[in-house]
Amino acid sequence: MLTKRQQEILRYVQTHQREHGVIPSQREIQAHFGFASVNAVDCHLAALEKKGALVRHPGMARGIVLPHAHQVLDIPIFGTIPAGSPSANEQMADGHLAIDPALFGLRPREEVYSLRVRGDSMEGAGIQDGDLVVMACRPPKHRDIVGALVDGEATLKRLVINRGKPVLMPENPKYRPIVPTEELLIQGVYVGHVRVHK
Amino acid sequence: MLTKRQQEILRYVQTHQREHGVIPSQREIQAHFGFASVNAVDCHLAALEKKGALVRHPGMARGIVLPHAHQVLDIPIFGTIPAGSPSANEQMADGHLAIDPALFGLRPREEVYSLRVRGDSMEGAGIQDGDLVVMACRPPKHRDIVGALVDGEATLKRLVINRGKPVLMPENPKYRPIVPTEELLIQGVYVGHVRVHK
DNA sequence: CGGGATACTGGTCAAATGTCCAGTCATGCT
DNA sequence: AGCATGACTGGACATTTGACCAGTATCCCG
Repeated sequence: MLTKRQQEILRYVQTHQREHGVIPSQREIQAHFGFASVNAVDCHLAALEKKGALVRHPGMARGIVLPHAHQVLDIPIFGTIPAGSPSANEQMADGHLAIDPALFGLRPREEVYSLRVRGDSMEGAGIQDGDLVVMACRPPKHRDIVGALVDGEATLKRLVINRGKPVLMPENPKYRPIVPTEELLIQGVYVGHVRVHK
Repeated sequence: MLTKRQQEILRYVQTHQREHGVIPSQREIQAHFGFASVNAVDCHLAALEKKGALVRHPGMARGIVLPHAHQVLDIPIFGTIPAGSPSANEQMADGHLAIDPALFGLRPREEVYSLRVRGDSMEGAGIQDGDLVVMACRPPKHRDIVGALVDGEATLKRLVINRGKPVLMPENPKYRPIVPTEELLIQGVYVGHVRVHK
């Protein structure tokens, strides 16, 4: 799709933003590639925009927006499954985790938080004790791994709908499925996790 | 430290970058707060810079850099175990992963890269097919999980020193330990990993 | 051969933008 | 009262910067 030269230009813009925190101006790009004219840059950017590799804001200085920009989201880490909305008690956060929302396939303004896993009930899904699971606040689907408040207790399990009734399945033969008797509150859907060795 | 007004300005700049992908110009900030003069913005930005809340590039349009963005490390993601030093062939990177170096317990200038895992040979360690493992370039210790080049083949295994001889142990009963016959090149030590669901 | 795309040189121009000077007003401190 | 600081108004100015016009050369496609 993109020509070799166009890839070079795009790559430079990405690298420049990553390393300097600022989008390069056309003249900075020009200087980097040794062009004798700014127009060379302008044409390349126009081509890149036409191909959807970036978006330009007309008339705006450094007005290039990279669609897959690595913007970093600081999400709160809770020690345990939270009892309410994560935004409501953000001051209870143990720390913050810097993640790339694009990497985790998050929608623009989706609310996200993180939990430190305790126990080995989801070991079969590759989630171990001490892992930081990333949870999104979105409606759960069948077979999603969810953070749930069931009969007053917080837990991380796979949600299965069995004959119209929800069941929480662990992924470890040592544990048994949980069938909610009173209440079942889904507080987040698992979208990924991070493990730090030791 | 920051006054209420300064916090408002800073928050607007942060929000604007997150939602539009571009740093606002002084006149855009002015318009948002309804200031009659750009100088109001300029003074606030100067104060914020003096207090270390942001960095400005003099003379540069939209030249505000939020220091927060620099706390995260953008590390290259390779599709397979690399054949050399990660910095030597960074142009081969498939993408970048934003991580917090402090979270992974990395030393200040430690070289780090990331690999996408293929296969299930480390499933017992909770590392699955498709996971992004974070590797640091440091000397391996006994029982570290390492990325290694053994007899011409690249692999991720646990390094065990058995009677002075290195053995690469998988963490899956389906596989057998690898005893290097010719060469063993350790190319990185596992420091953690990230999984993105689906 | 002609047309379109790519990849430029060389230059102009107006708009976008950061910087700075001179004040005003209120608040809190000494 | 005197002074520093924060939070502005109002305006001027040089630079930075994007947009654009006119060409040139190459290559591929039909």
